[in-house]
Amino acid sequence: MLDRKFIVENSDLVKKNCQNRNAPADVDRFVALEEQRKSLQSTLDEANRKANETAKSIGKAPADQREVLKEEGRKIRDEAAGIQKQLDEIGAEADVIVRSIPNMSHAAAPVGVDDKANLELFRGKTPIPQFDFKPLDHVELGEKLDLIDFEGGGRVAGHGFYFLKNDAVLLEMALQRYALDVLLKEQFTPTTTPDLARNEILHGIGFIPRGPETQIYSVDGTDLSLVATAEITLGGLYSGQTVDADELPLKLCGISHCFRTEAGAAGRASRGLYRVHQFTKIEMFAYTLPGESDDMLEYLRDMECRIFDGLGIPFRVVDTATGDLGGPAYRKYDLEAWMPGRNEYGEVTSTSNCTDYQSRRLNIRYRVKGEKGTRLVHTLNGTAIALSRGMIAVMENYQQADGSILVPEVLRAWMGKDRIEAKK
RNA sequence: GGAUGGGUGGCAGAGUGGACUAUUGCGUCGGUCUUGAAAACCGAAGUGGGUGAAAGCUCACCGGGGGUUCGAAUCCCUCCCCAUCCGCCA
Repeated sequence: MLDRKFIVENSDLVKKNCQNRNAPADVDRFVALEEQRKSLQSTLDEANRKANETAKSIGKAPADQREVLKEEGRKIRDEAAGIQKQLDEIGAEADVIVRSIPNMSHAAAPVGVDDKANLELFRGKTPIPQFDFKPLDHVELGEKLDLIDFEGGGRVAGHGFYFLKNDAVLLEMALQRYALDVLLKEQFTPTTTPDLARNEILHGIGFIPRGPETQIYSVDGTDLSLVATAEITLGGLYSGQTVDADELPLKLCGISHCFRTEAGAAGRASRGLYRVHQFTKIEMFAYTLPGESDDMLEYLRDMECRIFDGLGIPFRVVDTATGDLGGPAYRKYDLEAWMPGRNEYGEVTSTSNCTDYQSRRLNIRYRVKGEKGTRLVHTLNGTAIALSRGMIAVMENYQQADGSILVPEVLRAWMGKDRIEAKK
């Protein structure tokens, strides 16, 4: 969430930003509530001061005056409780609004209400492949080569689930191992993370568990939800913590399963592995000083390019328009890989600078040696590789006329073979 | 899942209803001394909010939330976490 004081002092900027981001939020109402809240808080502070004073005087007072003072104390506390109740009500209403206000946007982010305004920045090193046969999509390839069982997935868990089989299992692991290797060389701290997290953490990252439109599976009878990305767990990892400034930046990567209900996604391009309820992903996550997050975003984007250039997969880099940013992001780049089966680009990674939007609610701070007080860190996240979509890109771009799939050079050592053979 | 003991400032660790304005030690910062440092000694220093030009004043915070009380680190309820033991399991 944004800083309350910032919203009050810059309400015009915030309103303009909400407009650019296609995010309806009653900023004026928030400002009015915030002013009421401040004034009530002062009144409450004063009442508490009097109550404290009275309470302290009782210990020292002669016995015959105590009852009078106690009565006085009770009266003040009653008053304070009334004010507190009003304050809670105003606070709750203001809270709903402040949560609906998105992060501010980078000055260079393209302005537009939806993804049509997204801006292509540049393309990767690998050209789009020209086939002298009609390329198949990954669903057909998966069936022909006995690599993916959607039917079995449906039988066990329903539509949107799948079994990977045979060389697809090796390919998935090779992709993981390859991407992890790239990150290790860059001194990312590797982790495997919980696949569930407390709802409080989900909220802090900007996800809303439960509710009609939720993307999140929550576990009945607990305050836990299945994570939609390791961004949730890696961001939660430092919740409530204060780190020394000289430990920053922290670069982590986390391997987790990702679970998404994909509510409201029916009918959209979602064939095969493209939009599924469960997949595995390696996520990068960084905590930085505020002055360093812009550079870190470029760095994370560069890591994504390196990973996909290394795989020899054609892609383009897109600067996300304000209206398509999502609440926490200040700026976001997506990599879209060429998918011959769709004959178009499809999103494979996404990296965002969330500035202090997440750290404010998660209360993640840093301390500068010798300076008083603490400040909020900036958080960033980026996909190293989402295995489901990564596999689509590899399978479709590397398919051969004879029906086999060539294994990208960088994966051969991890896979132990250079080709996924066509079935006889 | 059960039992027991715990959670207090950067760290360690005292504090069982009013002098807590949270003892003490370590570490940190400033000073004295010193060519410089160490040691010793003196002093300062928590986090977040409100107000103020500032000094300051003030509110909240002792794992989270709630309660009892004029008054809670302390008592009660609840949740979370940690340790140890038991059970179960991979």
